[in-house]
Amino acid sequence: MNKFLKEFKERGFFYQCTSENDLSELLDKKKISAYIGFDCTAESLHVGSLLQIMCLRLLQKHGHRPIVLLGGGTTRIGDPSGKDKTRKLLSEKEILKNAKNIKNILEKFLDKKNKKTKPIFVDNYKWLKNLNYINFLRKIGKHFTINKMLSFDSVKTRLEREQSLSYMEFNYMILQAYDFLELNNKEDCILQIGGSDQWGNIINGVDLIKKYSDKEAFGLTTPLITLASGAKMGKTADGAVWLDKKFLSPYDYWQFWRNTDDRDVKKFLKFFTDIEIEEIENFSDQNINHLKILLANKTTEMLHGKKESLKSEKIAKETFSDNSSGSSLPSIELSKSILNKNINIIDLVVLAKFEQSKSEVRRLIKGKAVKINNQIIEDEKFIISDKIFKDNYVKLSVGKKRHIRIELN
RNA sequence: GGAGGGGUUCCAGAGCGGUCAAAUGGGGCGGGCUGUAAACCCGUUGACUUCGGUCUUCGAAAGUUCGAAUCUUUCCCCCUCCA
Repeated sequence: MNKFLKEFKERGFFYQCTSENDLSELLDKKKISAYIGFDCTAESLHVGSLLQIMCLRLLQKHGHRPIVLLGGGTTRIGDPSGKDKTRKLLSEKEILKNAKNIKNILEKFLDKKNKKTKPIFVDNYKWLKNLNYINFLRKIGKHFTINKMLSFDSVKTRLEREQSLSYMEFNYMILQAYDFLELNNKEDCILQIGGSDQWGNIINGVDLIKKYSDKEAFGLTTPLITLASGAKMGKTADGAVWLDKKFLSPYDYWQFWRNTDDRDVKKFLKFFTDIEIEEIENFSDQNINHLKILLANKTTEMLHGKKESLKSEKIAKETFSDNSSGSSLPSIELSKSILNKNINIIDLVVLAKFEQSKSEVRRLIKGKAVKINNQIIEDEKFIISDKIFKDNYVKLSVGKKRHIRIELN
């Protein structure tokens, strides 16, 4: 088997493929261009897209050229796959902004130095916006039969549940197929990769290329990642695990990986780091916490850089060792005059932005969760005075995981 | 077009005139155990509070009533079945 495909499988990326043997042979013979489309519905990508991103990296590793397709055009329509309702339409402005943000994130993951594998970024709005309806129907539309379109899951489930599917959304798969055709013509792209929910859309493209150009193209899909706990990957109570530091700080990103379920650690190392598979398989389970730190370091480094990754590791060390003074902890500054205002512990926790509600802080105090310089504060009327400050700073903790340095100036 | 069912606190879902800031489960948060994991146990989960209470909430608005999430009217939105 081809090396790229072999690693693709060994890392667990593989779900389905069209004409796998042919693809394998082709990949052995030449370096190819492959594309993955990213929808521009959200402001940023989240870890749910990370597996796809890793596919792009793997392509580069094996000397192939990745094409990133930003769905600026198709996002205007909305992919019905996996959704039971029509999404609300986004404005032009939002889509443009989203596409730009998404591009910025993807660029962090891809190598731009090697000329042969330098990624190209394209936005399908470029060609979709100028389509002429009549021409499009004659050239492209004739290759699609309604009979077949109705058989696709994305359409079928909507119809079965008697949920409306607009004509606009119904066209989505044709446009995505057309994207593939366009990239096949312009960039000699012969492979589309996507999540398993994209299978239908992908084979439509493969078929279209066959019918329209009489050329062979391929599709490859990745599985849906499920966590050992059964939950969906990347969802927390606060929302998605974003890849943009504006929405999720590097430290929180690091923590997300650090808190991986024991049972998922090796799987994630294979998915989300570049560490060689043999090495991962030889890791001892005895050091599960070291592996988690390794996972957190590698993933954070890949996205936010070495500096942020080291910093996050350091913050984590200080956060979880009680006696530390916490010189790398996040800090806020307070003006000295505040001491004259009889600020109490409740106000301080609110000032530190740990909580917004004073009632909540009261509850935390009752639950022995609030500490000043590692000392539990049980009196909610505890007044903040200069006595607690040593060298003008104090460490405030809420629970075991949230600590902050408060500095006077 | 006809006939029904429903919109409740983060989610699911009970309540159907006062004892309702609203059962129960999930999630979250805190505590315990521990390894920043899993599992488990306990507490907590509208806001403010001088800890006595006070204020705001049950799709929206108006009304009945001493008193409404619960009754009435109008409006908005969902769903199911039949055609």
